[in-house]
Amino acid sequence: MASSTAPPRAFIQQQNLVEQVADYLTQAIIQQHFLPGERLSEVQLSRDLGVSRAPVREAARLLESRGLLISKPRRGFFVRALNAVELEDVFDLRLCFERHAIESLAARYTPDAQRALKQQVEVLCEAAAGHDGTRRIEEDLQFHRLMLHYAGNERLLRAFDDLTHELRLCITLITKTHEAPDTIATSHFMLLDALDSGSPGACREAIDYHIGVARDFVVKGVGDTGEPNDEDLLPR
Amino acid sequence: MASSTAPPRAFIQQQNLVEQVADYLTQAIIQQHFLPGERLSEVQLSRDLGVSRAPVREAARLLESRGLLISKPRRGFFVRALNAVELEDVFDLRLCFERHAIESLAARYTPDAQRALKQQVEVLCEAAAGHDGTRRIEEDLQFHRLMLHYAGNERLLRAFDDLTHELRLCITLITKTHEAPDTIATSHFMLLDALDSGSPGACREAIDYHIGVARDFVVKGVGDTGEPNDEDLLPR
DNA sequence: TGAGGTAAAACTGTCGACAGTCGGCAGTCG
DNA sequence: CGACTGCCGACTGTCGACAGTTTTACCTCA
Repeated sequence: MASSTAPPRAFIQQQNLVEQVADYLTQAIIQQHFLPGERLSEVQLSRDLGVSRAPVREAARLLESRGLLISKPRRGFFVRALNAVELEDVFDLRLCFERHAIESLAARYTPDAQRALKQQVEVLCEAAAGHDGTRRIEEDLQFHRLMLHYAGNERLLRAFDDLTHELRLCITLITKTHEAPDTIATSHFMLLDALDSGSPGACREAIDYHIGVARDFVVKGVGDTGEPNDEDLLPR
Repeated sequence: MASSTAPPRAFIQQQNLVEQVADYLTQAIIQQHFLPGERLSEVQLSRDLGVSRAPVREAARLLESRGLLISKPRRGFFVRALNAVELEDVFDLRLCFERHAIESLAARYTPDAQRALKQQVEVLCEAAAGHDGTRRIEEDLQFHRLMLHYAGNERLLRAFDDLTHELRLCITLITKTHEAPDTIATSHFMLLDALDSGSPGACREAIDYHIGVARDFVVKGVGDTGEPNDEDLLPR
């Protein structure tokens, strides 16, 4: 196999309109430009974005599969509104994922993974010191994403990514609560310590505590603000 | 409210074309009408089904989100081909789900759930005695679906349903292997016994054994037939 | 003033069509 | 004889349009 010239595959491939619209919608929803429960008009969106309705529809279906939108037949797409129960389920599933991941990771904890996770915690601490709440959340999620990555199950990582999309639905609730930078650092270093110890029990205890704290923060936020909590459940 | 003529709403509501096409494609893929790796032509599908390309495209995107198809830009949709590693990941994730579910279920095991699960095992045993391999698989999956249902996390159940769609990709591998009806019955009664005992440790042990057996069956099947195992990974 | 019914407006579901792009094939050159 | 290049067909990505349905606004009547 001749290596010859190995052009670094400059994949400057133009994104699909569908992906562009999906990205736009995702950001707009996360930044609360569209409020939970709000209806999205296909025609208005296509007018605003200067595209036809086909890419908008396909992008909306993509976001529906990610749990950011729900579609009602003949009614259109609505921004997903998580009630308290659904939010509990999301955190319970996150606990499910991360318990499994940290256990797998502990059994195959390479210096590479250790280095990457430690570095990400430092990045996170730096972000926590600043005032950009959104960036703090993203760096936090990135740490957990790294954990799942090094756990070695690509399918698990994909499921986790889907779940975080839903988590971002109530991201404003989290960004509002200003957790102390010390607390964040400690909470994550505990995970690293547990991984270093290699003890499954310690890992599970650490991740249970970690997710529990995060859940309490968000659930408390929902309770304070009074969640949308509409009656309509998932269509399927 | 004039009842007057009652006949309207005879046939509930006609499914969307998108859903119909999605169901058709799902069945066609599961029944190996379309082989793994095969390319699906939008125009040909729309001709065959007598619909336009828009519903076909949206249905294909739906199946892509379920892991049954993968799309390559400017190339179209291809039937997902699971290689050995991806299959291992699927079973590992299934173990992740079911460990969590059985633990939750053990903590809230109602007579209602007990009755439903026991009845489903009987249905499964009946199916196992027959020669319809597909039905046996479906009843088996239905048992596990019930377990997750009574575990009380709707979001977890949805994630599991997504996963089973991928599992059905290699359903022929499972239907080929004729597990003895006794083995199937024993394997499931072990789960019921563990739940009855209420011990988390027993539950975990039982589910680990159960999923391990299923995985070995499928992985062996892949090894025997020589899986597609192409080089192209997930596009994203 | 409020309730009920009707008509218009807006929207979704679906369709056919056009342009740009990709893969394959033939022709050409070394 | 093998490799490269240009062309051709087929297909995807995207668009505008039409039909049926839902929502809304208005108008009438008690």
